[in-house]
Formats: sequence, structure tokens, C-alpha cells
Amino acid sequence: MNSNQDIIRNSCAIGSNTLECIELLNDEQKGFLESKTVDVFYQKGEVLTKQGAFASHVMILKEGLVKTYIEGSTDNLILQIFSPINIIGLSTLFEGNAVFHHSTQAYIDTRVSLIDISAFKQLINMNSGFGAKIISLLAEQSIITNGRFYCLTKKQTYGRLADVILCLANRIYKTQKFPLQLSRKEFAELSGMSIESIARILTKFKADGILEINNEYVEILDFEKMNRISMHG
Amino acid sequence: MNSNQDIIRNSCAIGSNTLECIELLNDEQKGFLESKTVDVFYQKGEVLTKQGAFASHVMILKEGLVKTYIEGSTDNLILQIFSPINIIGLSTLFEGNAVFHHSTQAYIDTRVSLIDISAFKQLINMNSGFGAKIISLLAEQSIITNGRFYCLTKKQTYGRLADVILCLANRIYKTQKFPLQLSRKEFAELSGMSIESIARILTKFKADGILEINNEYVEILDFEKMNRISMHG
DNA sequence: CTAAAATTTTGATCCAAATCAAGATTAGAT
DNA sequence: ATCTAATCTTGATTTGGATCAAAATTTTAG
Repeated sequence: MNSNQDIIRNSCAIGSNTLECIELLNDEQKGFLESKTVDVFYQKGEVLTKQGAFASHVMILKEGLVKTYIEGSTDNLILQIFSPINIIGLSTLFEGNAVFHHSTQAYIDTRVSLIDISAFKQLINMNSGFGAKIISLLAEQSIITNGRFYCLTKKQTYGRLADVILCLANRIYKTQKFPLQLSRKEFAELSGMSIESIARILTKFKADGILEINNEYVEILDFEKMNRISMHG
Repeated sequence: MNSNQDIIRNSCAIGSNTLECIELLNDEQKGFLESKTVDVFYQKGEVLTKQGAFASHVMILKEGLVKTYIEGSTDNLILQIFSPINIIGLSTLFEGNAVFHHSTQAYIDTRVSLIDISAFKQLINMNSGFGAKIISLLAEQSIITNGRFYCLTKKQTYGRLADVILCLANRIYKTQKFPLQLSRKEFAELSGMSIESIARILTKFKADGILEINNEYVEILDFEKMNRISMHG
């Protein structure tokens, strides 16, 4: 049985769907899609799309790890993290505005397919099953971002960081022990707090035997306790 | 010319699209839709959909004012406010999960059309233009919610409240002077702060000649200044 | 119209987390 | 390997806004 509260649990920032939607295209449509797609490699730290620029394409993340974020005057708000294989930039399908409403940056070396946006829109109009799948993906992504919205506005520091760590383990790396590919600064940005607070909380997590973190990897030692902290402990 | 920053301006919580999508249906489809629609009237304060319940329908807001919100253990996070005419509950089109991921409540007396969700999905699969429009609406709504996400996490109290007031004026009531239909408690929930902070800031806004607020109406007296505060002043 | 209840305002106090300020550690360059 | 720059940790201080407390106002009920 599920309760009300479970919904807001995975409050971190990851879209989890694969590319079933491509499978819904027929051969001709697949060929058309392919002709309008280019593959691009980005290095760690490179910006894939820039907020405010013309939204010329949708991206499929094939390899790597990226964030989408809103650029503010002082600092950025991370909307989601994406791991392969996911579609990024569906919100550019809003007809009213032809610009990116967020930037996208690579955490690590990353490979994406860029799909021409008008071709993508044509496919939606050609194949209603494809469109339905895109609707489902968009709906899912907004549910996930809303969970993150809840996390960052309603939980306090310990809960937020626990949430981010659980998210990385459950949704991104899909294992309790994973390589440390993010800096403290990136953890801070992800969990919406200062770098110093991250350091302090990580030290506490280590002291309490909940987490092991060193220069190579992160490992959740006490999943139960981490979960309890995440649900606002 | 638009800058980068403009995007995150209207950071409040309202979907602004009308029902063009219905116009994309042919007569037969419209008839089908009509046969699967019921109109319901809700009184001020009544709950329209409950987080965690089976997602049986999508709603079209015909009259009134409603909020969608995530229910937390301690308090709620308002995701969006909707004024007529708008579609509410598109995120239930996510295939993976048949429950509402948020609750919906009426701020004032409200009339909605409930559309059976499987009928709605059928229409999406029957009419790709309809689906494309729904995609655009979903994309727009997520852009708006992301703006609100930015507002609540990155701005401080004065900016947040200014933002909410501007949002009400620009997007909901579409005038600088509008009836006071929300309590201080509702303002507090909307702008993510305590009731006392709302009172204090409103007093300050009045003292500075930026805002008039009494038991009947709200009026923005200095739009320019309010805007400056909203963009984090 | 009056009393009671609810809401709003104002002031005082407290707290979580940011910022400031040094050190300690790690990574990169020569 | 050594020096330098960057990142990370720890402690001290500050602060924005919440909470607590009480008075003022508004709304509701009789």
C-alpha cells in the first residue's frame, strides 16, 4: 500500500525514462528522424544549451551526466539532473516561445544526439502515439521537478543533502556505492545550500556511520537512516 | 530585445493558455469529448482533487480560482494558481502512475468540467494536433512552475511577495487593482513565508506608497518599484 | 447592536544557515 | 618531487526570517 507521502519521496532531479517513444515511429519516420539528428560530444563543464538562446533542438543524452538549470543574477537553480538515456529540453516544445528557458551543462564528458526541433514537432504531428509518449515524459519530468521543488523549499539542510545523495544512488548510479564525480560546490548547488554547510553535514554523516565519502567514491552505509533523514529528519 | 533574465520574471504560478486545443478536434471528437465530460461546482475551500487518489480525470477550469499543491507532512507547497480558462491536471497523463501527484483546492466558488482521463488519452491518440497542443500546454506549465521554483528558492521575502502580487495583477486579475480574495494565510502559503512576515512586508509596502491593501481590494500604486523589488531588490 | 471568535498587526526573542575567516588537504604545474 | 593554486574543512560571527507573545482589528453569531 502506498501513502500520500510516498509521492514526494524521490524528490531529486532525474528523469528516468528510456527511449520507448522512438520505437513507436515507423521505419520511414525513423529515417526522417535520423536525417535530422547529429551526435555531439561535450567535455566536462561545457555548456550544451544556453538560457535565452534560440531553441533549435531537443537532445537525447546518450552518455554522461548533465544538469539543467535556471541562471539567476547571483546564482543558479538546478532543475534536474539527467543520466542516459533521456530526452532533455522537452519544455522547448511550448509554442509560444522559441528560446531555451534553462541552460544545460555537462558534469562529466557527455555525448548527446541533437534533434532538430521542427523535425521533432513534425513527428509529433505525424504520429499520435509518439506524441502521447512525449506527453507522458513531459508529465513525468514535471512530477519529478515538483518533488525537487518540494524538497528544496520545505526540507532543511540535512534532509536536502540526504535527498540528493539518495537520488544519486537510486536514480543516477543505481547503486549504493558510486564514484565521486561532483565537487562540494556542485553538491551545494544541487542541494541549495552553502559549500560550508555541505562540508559540515558530510562530516556529521561520516561520524554517524551513515555515509562514507572520500576522493574516489561515495557509499551509503546506513540506507535506512539516510532515508529517515531525507523524509525530513 | 529580451535578456536572459526576463525569462524568470513572471515567476508566479499561473497557466495562461486558453482552450485552443478543443478547437483542433473535429465534430465527432468534440461530441465524444462532451459525452465524457461532466460539470461540477465547488464552493470556496473545497478540495477538487486529492494527492494520492486515483487520477480519474483532467479538469477544465471554467470559473473561479484554484491552487494545485503538494501536501507535505507539515505544510503544503503551492505549485500553481489557475484562473479560467485553463486545463488542470495534465501531469496525470504520465503513464507510469495512475494517481494524482498533487491536490487541488478552490480559493473561491469555482466551476470545472471534469473529463474522463481515458477519454482524454483516446483523443490524444486520435488527433495528433490535439496532442501537440497538449504538449505545448504541459511545456508552458512546467516553465511557469520552474519560474516559481526559482522565485521561492532564490529570492528573499520582499521579492517573493512582490512577485506574488505582480503575478496576481498581471496573470490572474489582469489589472493593477483587484479584489482581495486571499487571506494573509493564503498569501503566506503562496509566497512561502510566515503570516507575520506577510503582515510586516505589506505594512512596509503601504508606508512606502508602493501598494494599497485594505479589506476590499489590492492596488499596485508603484508598478515600477514593485517590479524592481520582485527582481530581487 | 453586542459578544465571541477569528484574523491581522506589531514587538521581542530565537534559530538555522549564510557569511566571514583561517587552516588543512588535495590536485596541478613545472 | 616540490611549489602553487584550488578545494575542502572547521570555527566564529552575523543575519533573515521564524516563532513566540500580546494587542488591535475584523468577522461572525446571537
